[in-house]
Amino acid sequence: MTSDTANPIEIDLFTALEDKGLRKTSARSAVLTRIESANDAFTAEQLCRDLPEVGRATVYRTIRHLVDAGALCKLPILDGAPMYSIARVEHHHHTICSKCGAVGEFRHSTVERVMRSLGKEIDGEIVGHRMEIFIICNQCLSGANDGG
Amino acid sequence: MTSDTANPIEIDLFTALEDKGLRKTSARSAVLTRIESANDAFTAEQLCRDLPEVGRATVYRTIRHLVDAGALCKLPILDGAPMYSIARVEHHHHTICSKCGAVGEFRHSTVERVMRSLGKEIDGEIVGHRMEIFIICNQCLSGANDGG
DNA sequence: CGTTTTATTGATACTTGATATCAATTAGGA
DNA sequence: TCCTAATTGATATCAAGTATCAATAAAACG
Ligand SMILES: [Zn+2]
Ligand SMILES: [Zn+2]
Ligand SMILES: [Zn+2]
Ligand SMILES: [Zn+2]
Repeated sequence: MTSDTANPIEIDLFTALEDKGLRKTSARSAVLTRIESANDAFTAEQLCRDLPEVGRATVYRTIRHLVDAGALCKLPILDGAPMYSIARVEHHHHTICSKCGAVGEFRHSTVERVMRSLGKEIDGEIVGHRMEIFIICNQCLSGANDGG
Repeated sequence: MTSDTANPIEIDLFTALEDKGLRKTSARSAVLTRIESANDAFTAEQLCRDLPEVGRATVYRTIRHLVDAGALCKLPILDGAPMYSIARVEHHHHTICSKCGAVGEFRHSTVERVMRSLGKEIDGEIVGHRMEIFIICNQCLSGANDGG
């Protein structure tokens, strides 16, 4: 979450669709603008609620395109709809606040090294991994988020 | 179903329900027997299909009880119903074959140590984590599993 | 610019996974 | 055995997400 290093490789959502050869339409623009304006994780239904002028099908389709293009991460939530967050760095993992649901990204070279070293211990060929860290975020720890 | 090595701390499914003060009924027994007989991960719908004599609601309720008791792991699958597997060891992670869906368990002290050490790098208080390793299992690598 | 072509949209219906309801049944103790 | 509370399961309902397809809008063409 520090940014002393150069800008993260934030993939522009519009560019992501363009690169897939998809047309720029007003419905899609509305969805992308909504996603970029609030830079927090969201569910598909949240977008639908926030964008009543855009059809449900289009919201779902646009999300699928973005996930497909690697511009959005889809992260599975036990007991509930998956959440989506803008993919700011190439490979990374997520922190999820168990209280407010806030999603963050992190990268850690040691984690990746350990994952790679696991090859010897595991039957079969490793092709990928996924990891989520559950936290109580600083906001929630400081009691800022009381009203539910 | 081999058990030449010592039994892991397998939590008996019946005991798990008993400890929750739940009655032993024929419907529940059918579900538990089905889960234990095939020691592979499964979905709720698979159980329903395999146990037409047990009501759908009961299947789902029984699974929920077992997850609640810690006897089953619920693991979220992107694009699909969650899978369940018997929890044989206290804290562990899963390997999932990307080809056939086979689920395995593993534990690795280094992984846990790294996860613990992550505290300094992450905003907020860590309360847990989840991790899945995606593999191509040996079965699938050896081409044994061709027919789909 | 107007025309043509093709992708996109979105209301609707549907699918799937899962839960709520509640009368009938059953387990287990007195 | 009888009593009572827990359990069951058919059914309805909910929720997330997809398929359909006529109407619409974007880009390409001239
Ligand atoms: Zn929080
Ligand atoms: Zn990683
Ligand atoms: Zn496999
Ligand atoms: Zn762990």
